Amino acid sequence: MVGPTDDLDLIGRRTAQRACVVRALIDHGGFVGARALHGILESQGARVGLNTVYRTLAALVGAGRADVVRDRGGERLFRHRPFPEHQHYLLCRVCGLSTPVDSEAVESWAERVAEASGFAEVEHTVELTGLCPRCRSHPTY
Amino acid sequence: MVGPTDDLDLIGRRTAQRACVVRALIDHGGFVGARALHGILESQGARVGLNTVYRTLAALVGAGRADVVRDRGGERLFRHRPFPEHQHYLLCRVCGLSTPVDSEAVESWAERVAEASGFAEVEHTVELTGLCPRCRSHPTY
DNA sequence: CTAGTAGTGACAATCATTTCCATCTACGGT
DNA sequence: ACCGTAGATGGAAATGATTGTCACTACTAG
Repeated sequence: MVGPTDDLDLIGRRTAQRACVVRALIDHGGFVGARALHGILESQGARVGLNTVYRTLAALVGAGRADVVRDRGGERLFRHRPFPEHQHYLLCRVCGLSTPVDSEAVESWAERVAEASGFAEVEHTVELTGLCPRCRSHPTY
Repeated sequence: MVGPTDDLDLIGRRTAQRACVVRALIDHGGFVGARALHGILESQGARVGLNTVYRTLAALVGAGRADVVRDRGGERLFRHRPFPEHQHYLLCRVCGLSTPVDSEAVESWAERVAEASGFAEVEHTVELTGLCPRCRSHPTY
């Protein structure tokens, strides 16, 4: 299989700005807020409007190429998702380090609850937060 | 057992405004946004500031007498919690109907993940949303 | 009853996100 | 390669939830 389905192909036209945003998101590795990502792009000299950052991230989420979580303040944090599977993360509250977790158990639990409830189109959000080993031994506060 | 530990006792001084907010929250039964609750109070003729609604709800949450979830728009929705146990809900996206769900499985899963990860102070948020049977058969959109 | 502190509320401030809209550009057709 | 146009951009303004400010009020201990 060739390297075909580029993220950019999934979200509309190829533009320099979108390429920048996607690249920055991938490079960042973990979860980032839209504003923070915009800041990173600015510091790299990329001239991309905040608006475009928001739109691109929304498009990625819509295409299933990014995950979203809410931090405590209600801000949305985005993370690139190379594979199309539904995924959950354990996120460090201090440094933002995120590690995917095995979600089998919740998935099947959610399905079971959905069936038993009589509800339709049940979606679930699972967010785990904590202090990663590094931040744990190296308290910055 | 007497009706002892009143919600109001847990959050500071007893004031008419707080009593109104707590009463309205309990009467509402399901999840409500702060602004919506404020609207309900106004329509009842209760003169309570929006600010006070926010503060009272925050105090209830702090005392463990209310649960919070975020709706899709990021708004916080509150629900009175008569018992001190940690609880998860299945929430209707259309009418807001909420039903507590058996959360044993997620709880133990979350614990297991926490232990395996090396993270400390792991907290979890689980939100299930769907269409309740009523809204399902009675599409309003 | 009185003092003192916690609570209140109108208003302004904040903060993330969205909308507007005038301008620009990628790209399929020629 | 050139064009037309739908789609994309970005700056400014709007929105909407939530929080801060601060003068004023009213519980409650003493």
